[in-house]
Amino acid sequence: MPTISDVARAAGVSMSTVSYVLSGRRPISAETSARVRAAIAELGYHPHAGARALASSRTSVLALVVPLRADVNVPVIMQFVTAVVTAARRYHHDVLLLTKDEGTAGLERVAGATMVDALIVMDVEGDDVRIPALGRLKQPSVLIGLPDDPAGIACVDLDFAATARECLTHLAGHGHRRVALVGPSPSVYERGTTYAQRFLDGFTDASAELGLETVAHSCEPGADGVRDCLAWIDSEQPGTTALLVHNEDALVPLLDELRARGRSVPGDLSIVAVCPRDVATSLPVKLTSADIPAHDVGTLAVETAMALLEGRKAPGTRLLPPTIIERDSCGPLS
Amino acid sequence: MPTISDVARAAGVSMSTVSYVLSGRRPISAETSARVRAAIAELGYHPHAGARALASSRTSVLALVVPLRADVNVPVIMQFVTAVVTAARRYHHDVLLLTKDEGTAGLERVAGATMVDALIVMDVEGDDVRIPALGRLKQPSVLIGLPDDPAGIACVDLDFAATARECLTHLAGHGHRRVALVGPSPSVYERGTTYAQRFLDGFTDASAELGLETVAHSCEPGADGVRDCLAWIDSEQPGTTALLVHNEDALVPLLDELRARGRSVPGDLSIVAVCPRDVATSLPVKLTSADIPAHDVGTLAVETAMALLEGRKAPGTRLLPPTIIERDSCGPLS
DNA sequence: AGTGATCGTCGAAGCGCTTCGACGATTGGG
DNA sequence: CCCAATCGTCGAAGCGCTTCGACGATCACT
Repeated sequence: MPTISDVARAAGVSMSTVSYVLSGRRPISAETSARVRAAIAELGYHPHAGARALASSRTSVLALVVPLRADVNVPVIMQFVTAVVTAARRYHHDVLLLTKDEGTAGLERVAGATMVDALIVMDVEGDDVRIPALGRLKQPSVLIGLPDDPAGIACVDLDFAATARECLTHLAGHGHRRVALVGPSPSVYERGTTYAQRFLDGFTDASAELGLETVAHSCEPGADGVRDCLAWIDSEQPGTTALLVHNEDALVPLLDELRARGRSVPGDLSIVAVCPRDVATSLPVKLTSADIPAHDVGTLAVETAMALLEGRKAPGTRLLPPTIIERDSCGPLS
Repeated sequence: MPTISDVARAAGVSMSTVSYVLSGRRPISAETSARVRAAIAELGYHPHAGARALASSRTSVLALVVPLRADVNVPVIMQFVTAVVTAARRYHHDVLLLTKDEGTAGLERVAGATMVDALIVMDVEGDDVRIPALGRLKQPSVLIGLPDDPAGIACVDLDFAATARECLTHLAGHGHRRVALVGPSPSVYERGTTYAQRFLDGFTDASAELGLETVAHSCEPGADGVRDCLAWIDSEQPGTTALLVHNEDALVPLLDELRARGRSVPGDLSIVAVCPRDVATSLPVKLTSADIPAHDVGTLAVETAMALLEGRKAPGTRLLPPTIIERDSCGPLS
C-alpha cells in the first residue's frame, strides 16, 4: 500500500502539497496538481482512513441506527436505509450500521471511539432514553421520527397528523361520513412510537373538524388480527363506508378478508392506505394512498446531518407534507 | 475526550501498560489492571478508533455489501443484514454498509482506505465482476452465494440443489407425480444469480431420479405474473398436482389466484414453498416449506470472516443442508 | 547458588495523515 | 514604483494508539 509520501516522492513534491491537492484547502498550481494526480493514479494510492481521521478528527462515516423489530414494515425500513446510504455517498460519506437493540451503549461506543461524524437514528420513541444520550455526544445527530421532547436534536419525518387530515378530507370529499382507522399493531402504540399517535391525533382532530363519525382501532398482525379489527369496527360503528389503513402488513389480509365477505372495494367500502407507493400498487386493487416518502425522509436526514457538520443551519424539526395519490380504492358513497 | 495518556497518568502507569491492560497481549498484575480500569471508567475513556487502526492496522469493522434491487424479497435481505450485524457485534466488530450498485469501486474504496478488516458480499452472480476485484484486495472476503468460479474466495449459502431435491422427495413421498416449479422473476435468472439456477438444476436432476413429470417456469412479479405462470403450467403440463414455489413474493398472489379459481390447498393442489419461516406461517394457509436460513447463513459468513482474519481455516465453500418444515399446504394425492 | 524463563512494566518509535507557520515569488492598487 | 495581499510550496509538529525491545524482579529448576 503506497502512502502519501510515496506519492509525494513520485510527484517530486512534499507530503503537504499532496494533501492540499486532495483536499483543495490551499491553492496548488495546475501543473503540480496534475503531476500529483498522475502519481496517485499510477501508484493506486488511497488515503488511509484511520490516519486521516486521527489527523483531521473527521471520519467521513455516518452511523445509522435501525430497528430490528418486525412490528414495522420491513421493506419500509429498508427504503430508509438505502436512501440514507445513497445520500451519504453523494456527500462522500459511508454508513456504519447499528441496531436499535444495542441501545444507548451502541451510540456511546461509536461516538466515543470517534468512528463516526454524525448519527442518524430511526424509530425513536416518545420518551426515548437515547435522546439524552445523543445530547451528550460530541457528534451531532438527526432523528427520523419525532419524540415528545427532541431536546434540541434535529428531527425529520412525515407530517403524520397532516397526513391523517388529508386522508380524511379526501374521504369526506367523496361523501364518506363514517370512517374507521385501522391502525398499526398495538405494540407500536405501547412502545410509544409517536408516528402512530400523531396520526391518530390528526385523525381525531380532523374528524371533529369535518364533522365525521369515526372510530379507530389498532390491528394485530396476521389474518386473525385483521378479522378481529373488522369485527370490532362493525360492532362499534355499523355502516362504516370507508377505511383508513395505517398498517402496511394488514393490507393483504384485509383485502383477502373483504373479498371473502363479498365486500367489494371501492364499491361497498372505500380504502385509503398510508404506505409506500410500491405497496399501494402491488395489491389486487391499486390503493389510493398517502405516500410514505421513505426516500425523501432518509435523504433529508442525511442532508440535515451534513448541514450540522458544516455548522450551518440551526437544527429543528422538519415535517414533510403528505402526498395523496388517487388510485382505484376510493369511490363516491353509493 | 480523554486519551490513553490521561488514563495512564490517572492510574500512575505508562501508556503502554494501559494498552496492554486493554488488549491483554502481555501479562499485567491484577492490581495495576484494576487501577487502570478504574481510571478508564472514571474518565469515560474510549480508545480512538482511527488511532487504533493506524497503529495496529486493524479496524474492527466489516463491510457488508447488500443488493438494492427489488427482485429478491426485501425482508430476506434484511434478515441477512441483521444476522451479520448481530454476529459481528459478538466479535466486537461493527458493520459498514455498502450497496451493490457501487460495484467494484465501492469495494476498492473501503478496502484501499483500510476502513474494514474483511468484506462480506451478498447477492453474487455467476460471473460476478466483483470477484476478481475482491481477490486483489489485501483484506479477506466472504461471499453469500456461490459464483461459477469463487477463485479461492470463501462462500457460504444454502444448498439450493439439495433443497430442491428434498422438496421433490417430500412431494413424491406424498404421492405426487406431476410437479411444477414456480421460480423467481426472470430477471433473477438473467442476472445470473446462481441460487436460482442451482435450485432449478437440483429440481431437474431430482425429477429424473424420482421419475417425476415436471416443468419449471419463472414468475414475473405481481398478480399478473402469477396468472401467466399458472396458465403456462396448466397448458404445458395439465394435471399438475403440486407446486414448488421458489419465490416469496409470488406466494400471496398465488394463493389469491388459486382461491379465485376455487382450487383448494392442499385439497386440489399441494404447495411446498422455499422461504423464511415467518413468511410460511403468516399466510392464510400455513405452508410446508424449505427454510431459507438467512440468520444461519449470515452468522456463518461472519464466523468465516473471523476465521480468515485469525488465519485459521482454509477458505472454501460451505453449503448448509436444507430443512423441510411440514405445515398444512402439502397433502396426499387424492 | 546459578541460570534461564517468565512476569510486569516502561520508554520510544512509528503508523499515515492534516494543518500551521514560514517563505520566496507574483500580483494589484495607489 | 512600493507595499500589501495572495499564490504556491515546504517542513515539522502533532493526532492517539500499538508494539518492540529493554530491564529489573521473580520463579523454577538443577
